[in-house]
Amino acid sequence: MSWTDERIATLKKMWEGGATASQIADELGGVSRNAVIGKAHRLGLKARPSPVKANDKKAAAKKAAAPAPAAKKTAAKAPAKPAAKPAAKADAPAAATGAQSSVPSQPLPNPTPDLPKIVSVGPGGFLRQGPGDQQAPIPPAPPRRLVPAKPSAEIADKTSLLDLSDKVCRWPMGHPGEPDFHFCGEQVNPGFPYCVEHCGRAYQAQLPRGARRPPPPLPFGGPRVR
DNA sequence: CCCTGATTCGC
DNA sequence: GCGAATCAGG
Repeated sequence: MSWTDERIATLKKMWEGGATASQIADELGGVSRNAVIGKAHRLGLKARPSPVKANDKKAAAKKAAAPAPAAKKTAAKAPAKPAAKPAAKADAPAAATGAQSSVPSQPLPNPTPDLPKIVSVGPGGFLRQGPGDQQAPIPPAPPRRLVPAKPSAEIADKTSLLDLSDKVCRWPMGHPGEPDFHFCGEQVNPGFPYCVEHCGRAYQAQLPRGARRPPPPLPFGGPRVR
Protein backbone atom coordinates (compact mmCIF):
# COMPACT_ATOMS: atom_id res chain seq x y z
CA MET A 1 0.00 0.00 0.00
CA SER A 2 1.14 3.51 -0.65
CA TRP A 3 0.63 6.60 1.37
CA THR A 4 -2.07 8.49 -0.43
CA ASP A 5 -3.16 11.88 0.74
CA GLU A 6 -6.23 10.42 2.30
CA ARG A 7 -4.36 7.75 4.14
CA ILE A 8 -1.92 10.32 5.41
CA ALA A 9 -4.80 12.52 6.46
CA THR A 10 -6.34 9.67 8.38
CA LEU A 11 -3.02 8.88 9.93
CA LYS A 12 -2.62 12.44 11.07
CA LYS A 13 -6.09 12.73 12.45
CA MET A 14 -5.91 9.54 14.36
CA TRP A 15 -2.38 10.12 15.55
CA GLU A 16 -3.20 13.56 16.80
CA GLY A 17 -6.45 12.25 18.14
CA GLY A 18 -4.59 9.94 20.44
CA ALA A 19 -5.10 6.66 18.68
CA THR A 20 -2.29 4.18 19.05
CA ALA A 21 -0.12 3.23 16.13
CA SER A 22 -1.63 -0.21 16.19
CA GLN A 23 -5.12 1.14 15.93
CA ILE A 24 -4.15 3.42 13.11
CA ALA A 25 -2.44 0.66 11.24
CA ASP A 26 -5.45 -1.47 11.84
CA GLU A 27 -7.81 1.03 10.39
CA LEU A 28 -5.72 1.97 7.45
CA GLY A 29 -5.11 -1.62 6.62
CA GLY A 30 -2.25 -2.98 4.62
CA VAL A 31 0.32 -1.38 6.82
CA SER A 32 2.08 -2.44 9.94
CA ARG A 33 2.24 -0.59 13.19
CA ASN A 34 5.85 0.21 12.45
CA ALA A 35 4.93 1.62 9.10
CA VAL A 36 2.52 3.98 10.76
CA ILE A 37 5.08 5.08 13.30
CA GLY A 38 7.71 5.49 10.66
CA LYS A 39 5.39 7.56 8.54
CA ALA A 40 4.36 9.61 11.51
CA HIS A 41 8.00 10.38 12.11
CA ARG A 42 8.58 11.43 8.58
CA LEU A 43 5.55 13.63 8.78
CA GLY A 44 7.11 15.29 11.75
CA LEU A 45 4.37 14.51 14.23
CA LYS A 46 6.18 12.25 16.57
CA ALA A 47 5.60 14.19 19.75
CA ARG A 48 3.04 12.21 21.65
CA PRO A 49 2.93 10.50 24.99
CA SER A 50 4.62 7.20 24.59
CA PRO A 51 5.04 4.52 27.17
CA VAL A 52 8.71 4.28 26.62
CA LYS A 53 9.40 7.96 26.88
CA ALA A 54 7.00 8.65 29.65
CA ASN A 55 9.96 9.51 31.80
CA ASP A 56 10.40 13.21 32.12
CA LYS A 57 13.74 13.28 33.79
CA LYS A 58 15.31 10.44 31.95
CA ALA A 59 14.18 11.68 28.60
CA ALA A 60 16.76 14.40 28.59
CA ALA A 61 19.41 12.17 30.06
CA LYS A 62 18.64 9.48 27.57
CA LYS A 63 18.88 11.87 24.70
CA ALA A 64 22.30 12.94 25.76
CA ALA A 65 23.43 9.39 26.25
CA ALA A 66 21.78 8.11 23.15
CA PRO A 67 24.60 8.42 20.60
CA ALA A 68 26.98 6.19 22.47
CA PRO A 69 24.70 3.14 22.81
CA ALA A 70 23.58 3.66 19.28
CA ALA A 71 27.00 2.95 17.96
CA LYS A 72 27.22 -0.09 20.11
CA LYS A 73 23.93 -1.30 18.80
CA THR A 74 24.92 -1.11 15.18
CA ALA A 75 28.20 -2.75 15.88
CA ALA A 76 26.56 -5.63 17.63
CA LYS A 77 23.95 -5.91 14.98
CA ALA A 78 26.20 -6.21 12.00
CA PRO A 79 28.34 -9.21 12.81
CA ALA A 80 25.82 -11.69 14.04
CA LYS A 81 22.11 -12.02 13.71
CA PRO A 82 20.40 -14.05 16.36
CA ALA A 83 17.55 -14.78 13.99
CA ALA A 84 14.61 -16.73 15.31
CA LYS A 85 12.14 -14.00 15.95
CA PRO A 86 8.54 -15.00 16.43
CA ALA A 87 6.53 -12.82 14.14
CA ALA A 88 3.80 -11.22 16.14
CA LYS A 89 2.17 -9.80 13.12
CA ALA A 90 -0.97 -11.75 12.70
CA ASP A 91 -3.41 -9.89 14.86
CA ALA A 92 -6.66 -11.70 14.89
CA PRO A 93 -9.19 -9.31 13.43
CA ALA A 94 -11.89 -11.53 14.79
CA ALA A 95 -12.85 -9.39 17.72
CA ALA A 96 -12.46 -6.14 15.95
CA THR A 97 -14.56 -4.18 18.34
CA GLY A 98 -14.02 -5.78 21.66
CA ALA A 99 -10.46 -6.93 21.34
CA GLN A 100 -8.70 -3.69 22.00
CA SER A 101 -10.77 -2.91 24.99
CA SER A 102 -8.03 -0.85 26.48
CA VAL A 103 -8.93 2.60 25.40
CA PRO A 104 -6.03 5.00 25.57
CA SER A 105 -6.91 7.72 27.95
CA GLN A 106 -7.91 10.86 26.24
CA PRO A 107 -5.04 13.32 26.56
CA LEU A 108 -7.22 16.21 25.61
CA PRO A 109 -7.34 18.70 28.43
CA ASN A 110 -11.04 19.18 28.93
CA PRO A 111 -11.76 20.83 25.62
CA THR A 112 -15.21 22.23 26.12
CA PRO A 113 -15.98 22.85 29.74
CA ASP A 114 -18.51 25.57 29.18
CA LEU A 115 -20.18 24.48 26.03
CA PRO A 116 -23.33 22.43 26.02
CA LYS A 117 -22.76 18.84 25.20
CA ILE A 118 -22.92 18.07 21.57
CA VAL A 119 -25.13 15.10 21.31
CA SER A 120 -27.18 14.58 18.28
CA VAL A 121 -28.92 11.89 16.42
CA GLY A 122 -27.89 11.15 12.90
CA PRO A 123 -29.89 9.99 9.98
CA GLY A 124 -29.81 6.39 11.03
CA GLY A 125 -30.95 7.04 14.53
CA PHE A 126 -27.58 6.48 16.10
CA LEU A 127 -26.14 8.58 18.82
CA ARG A 128 -23.19 10.73 18.16
CA GLN A 129 -21.10 12.54 20.67
CA GLY A 130 -18.47 15.17 20.62
CA PRO A 131 -14.96 13.97 21.37
CA GLY A 132 -14.99 15.67 24.69
CA ASP A 133 -17.91 13.61 25.75
CA GLN A 134 -16.36 10.28 25.11
CA GLN A 135 -15.70 9.38 28.66
CA ALA A 136 -18.81 11.05 29.90
CA PRO A 137 -19.01 9.71 33.39
CA ILE A 138 -22.46 8.58 34.23
CA PRO A 139 -21.71 6.86 37.50
CA PRO A 140 -24.77 8.19 39.32
CA ALA A 141 -26.96 5.67 37.67
CA PRO A 142 -29.48 7.53 35.64
CA PRO A 143 -31.40 4.62 34.25
CA ARG A 144 -31.72 6.14 30.90
CA ARG A 145 -31.20 4.46 27.62
CA LEU A 146 -29.60 6.67 25.07
CA VAL A 147 -29.78 4.39 22.10
CA PRO A 148 -32.95 2.88 20.79
CA ALA A 149 -31.14 -0.34 20.06
CA LYS A 150 -32.74 -0.96 16.77
CA PRO A 151 -30.09 -2.58 14.65
CA SER A 152 -32.35 -3.23 11.76
CA ALA A 153 -33.54 0.31 11.42
CA GLU A 154 -30.04 1.44 12.15
CA ILE A 155 -28.50 -0.28 9.23
CA ALA A 156 -31.43 0.54 7.04
CA ASP A 157 -30.48 3.92 5.68
CA LYS A 158 -26.80 3.98 6.28
CA THR A 159 -24.67 5.76 3.80
CA SER A 160 -22.06 3.29 2.73
CA LEU A 161 -18.90 3.96 0.84
CA LEU A 162 -20.73 3.14 -2.32
CA ASP A 163 -23.41 5.65 -1.60
CA LEU A 164 -21.01 8.51 -1.47
CA SER A 165 -21.40 11.26 -3.98
CA ASP A 166 -20.57 14.90 -4.05
CA LYS A 167 -24.09 15.61 -2.91
CA VAL A 168 -23.68 13.77 0.29
CA CYS A 169 -21.79 14.40 3.48
CA ARG A 170 -18.70 12.25 3.61
CA TRP A 171 -18.17 12.55 7.33
CA PRO A 172 -17.19 9.12 8.61
CA MET A 173 -19.30 7.62 11.32
CA GLY A 174 -17.73 4.87 13.28
CA HIS A 175 -14.66 3.10 12.05
CA PRO A 176 -13.81 1.44 8.78
CA GLY A 177 -14.07 -2.28 8.92
CA GLU A 178 -16.69 -2.31 11.57
CA PRO A 179 -20.09 -3.59 10.66
CA ASP A 180 -21.88 -0.32 11.08
CA PHE A 181 -19.28 1.95 9.63
CA HIS A 182 -20.90 4.43 7.36
CA PHE A 183 -20.96 8.05 6.40
CA CYS A 184 -23.12 10.93 7.50
CA GLY A 185 -25.07 11.11 4.30
CA GLU A 186 -26.71 14.43 4.92
CA GLN A 187 -26.99 16.90 2.12
CA VAL A 188 -23.68 18.65 1.70
CA ASN A 189 -22.94 22.22 2.40
CA PRO A 190 -22.58 23.41 -1.21
CA GLY A 191 -18.93 23.58 -2.10
CA PHE A 192 -17.86 21.33 0.72
CA PRO A 193 -17.56 17.61 1.14
CA TYR A 194 -19.52 17.70 4.36
CA CYS A 195 -22.92 18.81 5.49
CA VAL A 196 -23.26 22.10 7.29
CA GLU A 197 -22.95 20.55 10.69
CA HIS A 198 -19.82 18.62 9.87
CA CYS A 199 -18.30 21.52 8.05
CA GLY A 200 -18.42 23.21 11.39
CA ARG A 201 -16.48 20.32 12.77
CA ALA A 202 -14.04 19.99 9.94
CA TYR A 203 -13.28 23.62 9.51
CA GLN A 204 -12.80 25.07 12.93
CA ALA A 205 -12.94 28.82 12.82
CA GLN A 206 -9.83 30.44 14.10
CA LEU A 207 -10.89 32.52 17.03
CA PRO A 208 -9.01 35.67 17.86
CA ARG A 209 -5.79 34.59 19.43
CA GLY A 210 -5.85 34.45 23.12
CA ALA A 211 -9.40 33.21 23.15
CA ARG A 212 -8.53 29.83 21.75
CA ARG A 213 -8.87 26.48 23.31
CA PRO A 214 -7.45 23.17 22.19
CA PRO A 215 -9.78 22.10 19.42
CA PRO A 216 -11.07 18.57 19.29
CA PRO A 217 -9.39 16.78 16.45
CA LEU A 218 -11.90 15.17 14.19
CA PRO A 219 -12.99 12.86 12.77
CA PHE A 220 -11.52 9.75 14.26
CA GLY A 221 -11.19 12.06 17.18
CA GLY A 222 -11.02 9.47 19.80
CA PRO A 223 -10.53 5.81 20.00
CA ARG A 224 -13.68 3.94 19.26
CA VAL A 225 -16.49 6.30 19.70
CA ARG A 226 -20.01 5.31 18.95
C1' DC B 1 4.30 -12.27 28.34
C1' DC B 2 1.59 -8.38 26.41
C1' DC B 3 1.45 -3.62 24.97
C1' DT B 4 3.42 1.01 23.55
C1' DG B 5 6.38 4.46 20.64
C1' DA B 6 11.43 5.45 18.98
C1' DT B 7 15.14 4.54 16.26
C1' DT B 8 18.07 2.53 12.93
C1' DC B 9 19.17 1.10 8.48
C1' DG B 10 18.80 -1.80 4.24
C1' DC B 11 16.10 -1.41 0.53
C1' DG C 1 10.50 7.46 1.28
C1' DC C 2 9.37 3.14 3.14
C1' DG C 3 9.03 -0.27 6.82
C1' DA C 4 11.06 -4.52 9.21
C1' DA C 5 14.04 -5.19 12.86
C1' DT C 6 15.25 -3.73 16.89
C1' DC C 7 15.35 -1.18 21.18
C1' DA C 8 13.34 0.18 25.45
C1' DG C 9 9.79 1.43 28.91
C1' DG C 10 5.12 0.21 31.07
